[in-house]
Amino acid sequence: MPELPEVEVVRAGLAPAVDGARVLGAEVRDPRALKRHVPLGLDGLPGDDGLGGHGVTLTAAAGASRAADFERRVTGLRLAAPQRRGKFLWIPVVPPVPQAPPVERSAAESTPGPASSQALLAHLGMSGQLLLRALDAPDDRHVRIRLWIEHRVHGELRLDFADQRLFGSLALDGLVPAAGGGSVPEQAVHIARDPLDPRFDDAAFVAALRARASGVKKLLLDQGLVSGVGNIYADEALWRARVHPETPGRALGPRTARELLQRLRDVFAQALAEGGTSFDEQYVNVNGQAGYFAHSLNAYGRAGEPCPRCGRAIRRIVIGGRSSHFCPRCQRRR
DNA sequence: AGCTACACCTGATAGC
DNA sequence: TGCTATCAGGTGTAGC
Repeated sequence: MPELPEVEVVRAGLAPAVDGARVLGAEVRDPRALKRHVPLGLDGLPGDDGLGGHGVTLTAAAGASRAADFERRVTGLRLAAPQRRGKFLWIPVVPPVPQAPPVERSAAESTPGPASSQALLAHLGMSGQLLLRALDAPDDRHVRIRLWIEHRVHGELRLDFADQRLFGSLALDGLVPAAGGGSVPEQAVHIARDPLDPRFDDAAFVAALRARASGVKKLLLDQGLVSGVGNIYADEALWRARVHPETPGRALGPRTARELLQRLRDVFAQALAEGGTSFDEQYVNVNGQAGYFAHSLNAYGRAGEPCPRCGRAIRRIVIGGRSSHFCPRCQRRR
């Protein structure tokens, strides 16, 4: 589901309730939703709880200890303002300081404070949701992890991580300095900045695109080149820029490459303004509400329907095992 | 470095 | 009424 606009809607929705809140407790109902969580271990090596990580099934015992580690370490943490890079979302955390001489935090209530070295990391995968709910609200479907938080203004709330397919996860992760400034979770260091990041380097991206032989759709999906782009918005940006998805990066002129980046920003901005793309209940904001951008899709999921620009039937092909939708007239191969 | 194939999952839908 | 196959917004790894 969630690509940059959806994750950004979630981040923005979380911010008021989470910034400055304290975690009162945690319940891990399904440890598979902690796939990215690395328990504190003997040497800090991933998987030193025996099993887990990507593509590896968690045993019951390993799952239970991972869940216990997460519940213990997250409880009591102070949460700061949620951040995002591409599809990765994280909330910097500050450990409870027992009898810390209360540093004047009048205007600084929203900042991580001295130096947050850890974050509560979330990736929504294909079907993850972060939901803010009243304490007595009924359970949503597929709730895998529940946090109880308390905020000075908003009082006590539940922060539920729901995920049908379990490709997403929560984790506690270390924050490290990011190239170019700021900090990112360790698990997101290899993720490029996204096109809405003020520090995104347009010229470097255009050069990188034009240096590759791969088809441009694959390049757009490469989170190490540009982040936040998934299958929907790749197809939509290519349609808007009139570029065939299999055009080699090398075959793009500088003008076309820049145009493509601009169309990507356009589609992200519009989708964000419309609350993201929801096909079913898979993607919803923190209040469980769907977005409207599905009505504005021109190519994605419209195989056989007329191109809104020229009327020719939209085609569907498979690229890298995933559906690609494009207009065979507007988007000519070169 | 780049590619494919596959792993991790649940659930909706289509076809027999 | 099953059963099976296919599909779905993502990412990380192994193996060539």
